[in-house]
Amino acid sequence: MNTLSRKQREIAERHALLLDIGRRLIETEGYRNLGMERIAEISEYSKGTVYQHFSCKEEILIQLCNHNSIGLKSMFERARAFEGSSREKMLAIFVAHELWAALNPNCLELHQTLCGGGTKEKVSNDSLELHNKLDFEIVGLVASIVEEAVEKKELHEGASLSAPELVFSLWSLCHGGLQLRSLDLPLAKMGIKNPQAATLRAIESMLDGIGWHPLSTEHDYVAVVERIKSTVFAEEQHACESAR
Amino acid sequence: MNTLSRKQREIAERHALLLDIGRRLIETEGYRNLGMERIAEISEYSKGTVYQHFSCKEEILIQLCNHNSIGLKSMFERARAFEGSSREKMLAIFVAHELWAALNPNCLELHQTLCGGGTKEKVSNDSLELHNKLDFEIVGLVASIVEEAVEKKELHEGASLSAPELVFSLWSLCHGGLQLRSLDLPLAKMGIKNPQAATLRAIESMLDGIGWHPLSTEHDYVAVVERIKSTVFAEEQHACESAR
DNA sequence: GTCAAAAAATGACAATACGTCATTTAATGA
DNA sequence: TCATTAAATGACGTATTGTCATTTTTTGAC
Repeated sequence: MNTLSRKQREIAERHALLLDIGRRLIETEGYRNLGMERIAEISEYSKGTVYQHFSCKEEILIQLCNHNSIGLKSMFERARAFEGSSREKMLAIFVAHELWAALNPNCLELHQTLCGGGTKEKVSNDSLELHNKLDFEIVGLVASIVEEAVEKKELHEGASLSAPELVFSLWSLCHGGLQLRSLDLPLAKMGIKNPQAATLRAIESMLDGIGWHPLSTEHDYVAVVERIKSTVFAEEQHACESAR
Repeated sequence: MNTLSRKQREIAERHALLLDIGRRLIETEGYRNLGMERIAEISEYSKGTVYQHFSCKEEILIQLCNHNSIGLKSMFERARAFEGSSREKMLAIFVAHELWAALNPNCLELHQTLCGGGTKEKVSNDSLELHNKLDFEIVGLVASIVEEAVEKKELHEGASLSAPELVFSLWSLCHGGLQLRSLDLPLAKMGIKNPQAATLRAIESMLDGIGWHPLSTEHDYVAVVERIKSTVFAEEQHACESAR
């Protein structure tokens, strides 16, 4: 049993190693140019061995995505635990999402590659189930903040948007914003100097519009964002700044 | 000259034919499974001939994207010409965007595939320039509606968002919403019954939040949406309904 | 109508990558 | 020590991209 356990540990270690090589290759050369042969070379194992870990290229993709999602979920949990009003917690979610995207290059592109174009049909059931479960949990987590706001009467039930619909809208806004930023459009030339700030103000406007108290006219949320960055996500914020 | 012109016409026709075959193949089997050989077979030309039209697979992709963008731009122009308040025109933009996405399957996926993963580096300069130009024009077109609102005092200059930033935010919201919908997430199970309506209400909230008059509490924009669908985009709306 | 020159079409070919599987190599424990 | 089991390997079959020498067609001068 000891030997079995040792063997299993070795395999798990190698699994992580191969995944990491994949991640780095994608980071430098893009998913398009990721080749199993290449991973084999770098890891100094043979192609067959790599295929014992990942039945196909797509399996690497989804496992990287799941790894990213686990990170996001954990950051969201810390955001929800922020001591403050429900709206401040939602702001912490935004900050977490931004930092997560900044710290995980390509995470959006990977997620999208995974979901688009019949890619999901090639991956293992286990990975796919985990993927769905994570998505579900993440949405539920954010929705719980909205529900808390309703309970605390900071947001009126029966406002124009239901809790999950509001989550969907905010998700759209953040996700869409990151996406547009990642498309290397000449945003600056279009007059969009600071897209992140624009997204933040759009969120504020939207939350004001549905009447989530305290309104942005009643509270300095920009200062709150700074406080969140320097307390809850101090480490991530630092990593983010030193990376550029 | 007549002969030259005839030849050119033949080539242009074939070019359109090949593009259309590509579009249909992508529609049924996804961009991943698009093969030049396959296009050659279906068109009954040889592979070499196909390569005389498109230097690579990516060239087909960008040309399809550009074709889609031209369609979007033309719909946006009609939306801007809607007779109504500036905010109603912006709503017409939303309707146009939704219809466009519904009528052009995969258009988002294609656009994203094009922009992600070093794909742009393989395409011709002409196509790339056209692509950038179209993006620019489309953003400018929407921004002009915001500027009109400011001129008409329906929206206060110096509101929390500048004109291009507001465009960016709305774009994020619409684009992100469509994207999330296209990822075949179990939105319904997450409590999001009607994502399109959610996006619409999010837009209304956001525009209310920045004080774009008349506010949604002062005006029945749902009715306006219906009117836009049945007048400006009657044809598209019909095509959209009969397609499903 | 003929024919040489130009243009266009063709498909064989090299290159690259995925995924399989028979064979080789290593580990185990009786 | 050795038979058995597990694991690693890389040659191979298949598929797809993109090129290019060769063949075919078109053109226009005579």
